[in-house]
This record gives sequence, C-alpha cells and structure tokens, in this order.
Amino acid sequence: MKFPKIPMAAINRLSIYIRALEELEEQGTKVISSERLAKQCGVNPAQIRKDLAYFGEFGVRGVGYRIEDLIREIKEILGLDRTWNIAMIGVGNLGSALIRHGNFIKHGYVFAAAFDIDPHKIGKRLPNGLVIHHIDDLEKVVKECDIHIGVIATPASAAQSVANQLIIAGVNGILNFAPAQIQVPECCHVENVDFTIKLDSIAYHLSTSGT
Amino acid sequence: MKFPKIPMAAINRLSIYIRALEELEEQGTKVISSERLAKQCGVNPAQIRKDLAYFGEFGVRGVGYRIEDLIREIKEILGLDRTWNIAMIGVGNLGSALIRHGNFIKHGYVFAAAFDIDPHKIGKRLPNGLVIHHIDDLEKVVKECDIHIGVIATPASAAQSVANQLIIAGVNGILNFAPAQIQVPECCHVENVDFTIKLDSIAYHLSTSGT
DNA sequence: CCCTCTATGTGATTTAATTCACTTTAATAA
DNA sequence: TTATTAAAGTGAATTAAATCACATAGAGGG
Ligand SMILES: NC(=O)c1ccc[n+]([C@@H]2O[C@H](COP(=O)([O-])OP(=O)(O)OC[C@H]3O[C@@H](n4cnc5c(N)ncnc54)[C@H](O)[C@@H]3O)[C@@H](O)[C@H]2O)c1
Ligand SMILES: NC(=O)c1ccc[n+]([C@@H]2O[C@H](COP(=O)([O-])OP(=O)(O)OC[C@H]3O[C@@H](n4cnc5c(N)ncnc54)[C@H](O)[C@@H]3O)[C@@H](O)[C@H]2O)c1
Repeated sequence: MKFPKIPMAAINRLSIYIRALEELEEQGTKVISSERLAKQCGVNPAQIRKDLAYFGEFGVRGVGYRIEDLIREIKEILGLDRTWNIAMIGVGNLGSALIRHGNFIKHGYVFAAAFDIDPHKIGKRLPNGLVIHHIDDLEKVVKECDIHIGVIATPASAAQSVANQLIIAGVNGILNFAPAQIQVPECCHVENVDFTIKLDSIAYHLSTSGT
Repeated sequence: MKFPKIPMAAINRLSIYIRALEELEEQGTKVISSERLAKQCGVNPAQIRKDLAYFGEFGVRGVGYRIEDLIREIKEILGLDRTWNIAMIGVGNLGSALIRHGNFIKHGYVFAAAFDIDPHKIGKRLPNGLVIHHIDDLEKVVKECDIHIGVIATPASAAQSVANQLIIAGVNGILNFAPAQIQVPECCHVENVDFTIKLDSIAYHLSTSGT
C-alpha cells in the first residue's frame, strides 16, 4: 500500500462498486472477478483493480474478490464502518422528502436534527420524530446531537449564510442542494447536487444527436 | 470553430457559467472578463476560454464577454434556446417534490406528464394540473405530449423496466434518481443522480481529514 | 509435490484534461 | 492616426486519469 494522491473519481467509483457488490451478495454470490464486476458497473476491469490498489490488496490471484470481505474493506476505506449524523437545514419541499426517505439510514446516515427559519415550522415534529429547530440554535443543537454533516435545502439566497453557520458550529461536511456556489474554508468539504446541470447535459446531447 | 471532441466536464461547466452569468446580469453587470467569471465559478480563467473556444469566439479581446450575448450563446450551445417536455415516472416522495419545484420551468424544463403504477394514484390530479397516468400508457401519452426527457423516480427495482419502456416510447434522454445502474442503447443518454454517492464522498473526506 | 490455470496487482503506455505562456485583436485615449 | 493596453484566443507543456499487457501468486487437480 503506497500513498499516491487518489483521484476523486476513484472514490466515487468505490460507492458504485459497493452498491453492485451488495446486490450480488443478496443474490448469494460469494466471489467475483474484476471483469464481471466491471461489466455490472459499466467500467474497465483494470480500473477496478487500480482503484482498489490505491488502498491495498483485497483479492485472491486466480480467483477474484470475496464479496463479503470486499464490501467490508471498501466501507472501511470510505469511512462507512460507522454511522454519520446529519442535520437538515431547510425543511421545505425537498428537505422533508429527503428526511422521509428511508434509504439513507440503510447506508449509515442518520437524520439527527432539522432546522428552518420559518416561525410556523419551528417546534413542529416530523414523521420520524425530529423536532424542527430554529436556525439560530444550530450551534447548540449541533453540539448536543453530535452532527457531522449538514445538508443545505434552503433557497439559494440563504445557502452561503447557512454554510457559514454550519462551519462556525464545527460541521466540516456539507451536501448542498441549493443552486449556489458556496465558499468554504479548506477544512470543509462541500458536495453540490444540482439537477438542472444534469438536465442541461441531457438537453445538450439531445440537441446534438439530432433528436 | 474547429471540431475536436468536447470533454463532458466542459459541457457541465457551461451550465455553471450560465448560472453565474444570470446572477451577474440581474445585478446589472454588462461585461465580464474570464478572470472575474472564473473566480466566481471557482475555476481557472484559461479553462473558461478553452471551454468556450470549443464552440466559437464569443468575447471581445481587451474587453471581455458581453454577458447578455454570452448567456444567449451558451444557451444555444446547450440547446436551451427552447423548452423541453419532461415526463415524471414514479410520483412518490421525490417525484412529487420535483414536480412541485418551480425552478425547472425557469430553465425551460416543463413537466408535461406524470406516470405511476399504483392504482390509488392513477387519475389523481397534481397541484400543477397534471393527471397521473398508468405506466402502461407511457408510449401513447409520450406521443401526445411530445415528451423529450424522462425522469425516473421509482424504486430501484423498477428502474430498468421503466427505462426500457421510455426507450420504446422514443424518449432518448433519461434522468435517473433510482440507485440502479440502467442499461440503455447508444442512442439514449442517461444521467444519474445519486445522493448517497455524494454523502459517501463527504464521509471519506471527513474520515481521512481527521474529523 | 509439482504443474496448470486463472485472475490479481502493477509498471509502462496511452489518452484525456487542464494550465501555461504567448500572440492577436479590439477599444480607447493621446 | 497611432500608441497603448487589456483581455480573448490558442498552440505547447504539463498534469492527471484510464487502459494495456504482462509478471506474479494462489488454488486445485493429478
Ligand atoms: N424541490 C426540489 O425538487 C428541488 C430540486 C432542485 C433543487 N432544489 C433546491 O433545493 C432548495 C430547497 O428547495 P425546496 O423546494 O425544498 O424549497 P422550499 O421553499 O420548499 O423550502 C425551503 C425551506 O428553507 C427554509 N429556509 C429559508 N431560509 C432559511 C434559513 N436561512 N435557514 C433555515 N431555513 C431556511 C424555508 O423556510 C423553507 O422551509 C432550493 O435551493 C431549490 O432550488 C429543490
Ligand atoms: N425521496 C428521496 O429523498 C430520495 C433520495 C434519493 C434517492 N431516491 C430514490 O428515488 C426513487 C424514488 O424515491 P421515493 O422516495 O419517491 O419513493 P416512493 O416509494 O415514495 O415513490 C416511488 C413511486 O414509484 C411508483 N412506482 C413503482 N414502480 C413503478 C413502475 N414500474 N412504474 C411507475 N411507477 C412506479 C410507486 O407507486 C411510487 O409512487 C427511489 O429509487 C429512491 O431510492 C429518493
């Protein structure tokens, strides 16, 4: 196990591999080759081996990868051998849909607190038991609930200010759904989710491929 | 204007530029240099010029880019100088949140039809006036409503079958929210949105950066 | 115990994307 | 009209990522 800098794309692919491996495990498969896994994930087999090689040797030559072990190893690499507490900021349309969604908990992500600025929403209890706090209580509640990650689902105009508050509260991971470019210090990692960019990409392809 | 193959990343950045340019235009700015725009978008100035150079010359040397013109040009490049009709497949938690969201129409994306398989939902009318059709009527309704893009918001287990039906119906652009790897023919362009991959990436960074 | 077979792990190679650094051109002021 | 200047446009250089191709090592059979 050497220590070169690891492409971000490789990290993202590890998530994809896990998803495929978990599906295979459910079907009762015990062992898989990089070739078959690659096919399922739509990537090159050497890519999978390289991606894994950044972190160690997890396969058996001549045989392949033991699925159960590989899932465990990848989860450890990604830091998924634990749970992560998430705060939802902005319990509107999207925020409440996300909280209601059951898939996150399966991957170890727990919605542990929710915040809004709308007086009508503060104090309300969500289906999953969470009470909506006022955004000004962010720092206090983040401490109490040991929040690790903040999800921004406010209007774009509030995104930067919310990000600032999260960082002051000591939250260093942000998932941002608002269509805004937020500025954060080095220590904080931001991932943006912007559906319209994806739609734009589809529009481009449809336009150019003559449809 | 030459014709090299254009990096997909460049296309995605064009969307980012548009977003920034529209914000600047609202603030009354008329002209901007690649340097200032780059700063706002968090990229390298040469990157912006290269990205644009794939498609032509849109700036004025020594001056910069006229914002109004550049927005129009980029929209034309991406195929956003028109509207696109979208079908929502799966009107659950996420699907209905997306339909309710007003931001898509602003960018020229119109939800023109909705489908589900749940008998309780078929025939219901959504807040925006759409009636939910049965998934088996997909092909017929796609023709009637001139649907260009399909959004898959069904459970993962149904994603591939829905994709197949979309393709048979002649829909060549798919935005897939289900955490499933769907297989499509060459002619069809798929974009996946998977929030848990983004969360995994945040988890990785938090784990490695010692938080 | 050795031989064969198969799929991993990896250095070398290729391909792609980004950034640099210089050239060109339009605007403006003298 | 001409000099000055600022920023676009672009070929060259660099950096990064993906792929190839083969040496290597474990499994299993004879
Ligand atoms: N709903 C979607 O399908 C969708 C799709 C793509 C992007 N988005 C983006 O996600 C964000 C949320 O969308 P939405 O549809 O849920 O909007 P929404 O208006 O339904 O909800 C926003 C919520 O944020 C709260 N809020 C506003 N300022 C706040 C602050 N400073 N602190 C805490 N809470 C605050 C509001 O009170 C409201 O409850 C928007 O930026 C939107 O562009 C949404
Ligand atoms: N809700 C979220 O925040 C969220 C987040 C990430 C990913 N996702 C993914 O998005 C998808 C939808 O999530 P959701 O929370 O809206 O689920 P949901 O169960 O609320 O809605 C799914 C809908 O799809 C319909 N459906 C099922 N099979 C169908 C078929 N063959 N044709 C047409 N409709 C069909 C169901 O009747 C239901 O109305 C899931 O794949 C989920 O993993 C959702």
